[in-house]
Amino acid sequence: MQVNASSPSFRRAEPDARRLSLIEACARVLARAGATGASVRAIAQEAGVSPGLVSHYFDGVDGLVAATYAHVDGQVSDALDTAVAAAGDDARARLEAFVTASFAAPIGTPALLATWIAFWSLVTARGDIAAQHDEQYAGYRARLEGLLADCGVPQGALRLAAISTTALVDGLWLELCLSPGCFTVAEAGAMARRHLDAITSPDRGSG
Amino acid sequence: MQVNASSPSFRRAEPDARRLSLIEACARVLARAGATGASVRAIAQEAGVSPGLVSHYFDGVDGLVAATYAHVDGQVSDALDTAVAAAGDDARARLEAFVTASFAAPIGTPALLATWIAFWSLVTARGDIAAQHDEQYAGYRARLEGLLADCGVPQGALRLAAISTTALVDGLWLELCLSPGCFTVAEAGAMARRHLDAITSPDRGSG
DNA sequence: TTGCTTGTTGAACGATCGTACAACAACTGG
DNA sequence: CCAGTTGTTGTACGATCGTTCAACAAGCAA
Repeated sequence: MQVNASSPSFRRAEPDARRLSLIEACARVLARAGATGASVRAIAQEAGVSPGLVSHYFDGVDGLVAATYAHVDGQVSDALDTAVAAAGDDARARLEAFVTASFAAPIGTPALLATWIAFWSLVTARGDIAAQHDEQYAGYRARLEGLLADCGVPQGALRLAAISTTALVDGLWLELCLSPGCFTVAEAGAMARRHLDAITSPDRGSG
Repeated sequence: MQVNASSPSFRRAEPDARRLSLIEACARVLARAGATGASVRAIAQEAGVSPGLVSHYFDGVDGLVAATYAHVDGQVSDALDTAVAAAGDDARARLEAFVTASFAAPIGTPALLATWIAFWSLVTARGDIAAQHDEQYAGYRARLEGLLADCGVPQGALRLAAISTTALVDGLWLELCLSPGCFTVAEAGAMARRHLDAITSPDRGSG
């Protein structure tokens, strides 16, 4: 019964668990306070640990931010995969699921957008973050190209079709989160589907 | 001839001129170093003045950033106005000019995007910046609605047509600046025009 | 219980942040 | 040429930044 006499002031965690805890705390701080407010002390306090742990587990605060970028991107990818898998086997349904998943939680939330904007704000200043963006963006487009091909978009039009769809979805996602009252999630989905109609219509395959 | 004996260590400027100089320096620093690197000292050095001037002319560094936001938005508006005016009287030409102007200088440049991203990163944390964004975004959409109406888009479809066009243009602009090698300005224009075709075609006016 | 391993703490460091303000000097009117 | 005005400087201040590291203690093995 001496366990309760003096409760432990902190608990040990496995390195991977603690790393994940710090990454999630970093994402929350980025969402709440932006890149400017993502200090080591703020992140550590959010995670309920001491500031020293950040440098202990990551290569400084920059390394933690980069790791958070990769982790959040992985969450987005997983959410997209789940949405596509839940859409069944119909090619058009899978395409629509992939596109409209960006407007629903956990992707289409102000918190995730704020996190993402914080990453974008680092692209200019940091080459490694820029490379990370290029890689993730290319992967997103490649997956979209596959879904578009399954819907009959010809090979020659595939690249621009994926780029324009990505641009429209990103733009809708952006404004939906920045100005939530301007239009609804349903309207965003309708606009995206209308664009897919135009893209996949066989009579207008080019451009 | 004593003027050259001791050259003045600094020059006085009219308040408005100095204010503009600081705003432009702030925009350059935001573009180069992001929101994280936009410190008073960095901005003052960029403007070639002493750090104390920032607090002297603006309500702290936050006030300078807000003023820079308004100024850069004004530049974008002017560039759009110029493009539309240069397009002549044809409604479709004016609409295309408005839309594709976002892909050319001075709008479609990594520097301006970096500045804009720095503003977005402040939307979350600061209510006045968020209000500024809403106002500017609404103004942009209102102007686009007018151009779309001139092209025969029916009243009922006007709102979503403007929103989707804005989203597509913003998304193209975003990725064009973040990953310049991915697609060209000409391709961005082609995709935008294709979207305008779909939006303005009378047989598919709704959605 | 005892000793060891090691995850964790928290103070300390120098650097940099935003801001304030007294001193200075560039320009103007006389 | 000489005040007077005031735009500008640059230092000083306290707060906060990222990072380091010796000391501490939680958990485990014996």
